[in-house]
Amino acid sequence: MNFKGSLSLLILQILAGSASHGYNIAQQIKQQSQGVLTFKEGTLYPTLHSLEQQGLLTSYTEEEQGRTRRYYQLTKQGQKRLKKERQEWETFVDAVSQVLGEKI
Amino acid sequence: MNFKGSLSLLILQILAGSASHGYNIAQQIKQQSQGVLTFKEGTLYPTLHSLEQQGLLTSYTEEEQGRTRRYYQLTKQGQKRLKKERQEWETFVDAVSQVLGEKI
DNA sequence: TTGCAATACATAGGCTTTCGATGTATTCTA
DNA sequence: TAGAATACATCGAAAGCCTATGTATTGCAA
Repeated sequence: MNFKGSLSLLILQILAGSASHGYNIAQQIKQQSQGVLTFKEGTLYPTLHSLEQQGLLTSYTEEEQGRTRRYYQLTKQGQKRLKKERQEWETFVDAVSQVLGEKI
Repeated sequence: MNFKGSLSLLILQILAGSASHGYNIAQQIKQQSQGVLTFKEGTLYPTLHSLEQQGLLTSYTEEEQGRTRRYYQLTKQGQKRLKKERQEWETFVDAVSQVLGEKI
């Protein structure tokens, strides 16, 4: 299955912890969700670019162990957006739960 | 926002209660979710056709108050699929919750 | 009595999100 | 020394949903 629209929320949440680079963000999402949420590179990198273009993230590159990493961090706007998306997520889950008959 | 991929689950769940027609299914989803989940006709009807083609629903028409209504009902396969999609939904919600830090 | 909202279905075109495939390049490990 | 892991990127396609539009009937209010 896979319910679409959660990736930006997840990225913002991960980066609320600390700045991180693409590959590591993907790993954190996978690990913290016990392997349930696994986004592909073809999804992740374009989404990061999009979030940066929207002003929700800023980025800088760093050379580490011979590898170039692009680190992303939340902006003020990104923090606001995270709060908003978390609320929308809760609203959505509650709404589906009610239809499914899992009264809250 | 709107997290995509829930409509088939919602339709199957509504029809698990009793057979219903498209317009009424949409109303039930809207009412039971307190107005949060509002799917448009351009989404609903093609999805119903698709679910029927997959063998998850069967349909028949009825004339009522001068209006032609197409009623849909769950098949055995549809019941199975509902059970499966409910489980997938729970798995997905738990996974996102863990990333969001709402330990279960 | 006429026009608009609600009911009831349908389809075409477009947008967003995601995936699959592919490409490049380096480091680590068996 | 080959393959897995790390690290980024882009292109084309599929999936899910929306907007707009079309047809037609019923019910209600101006």
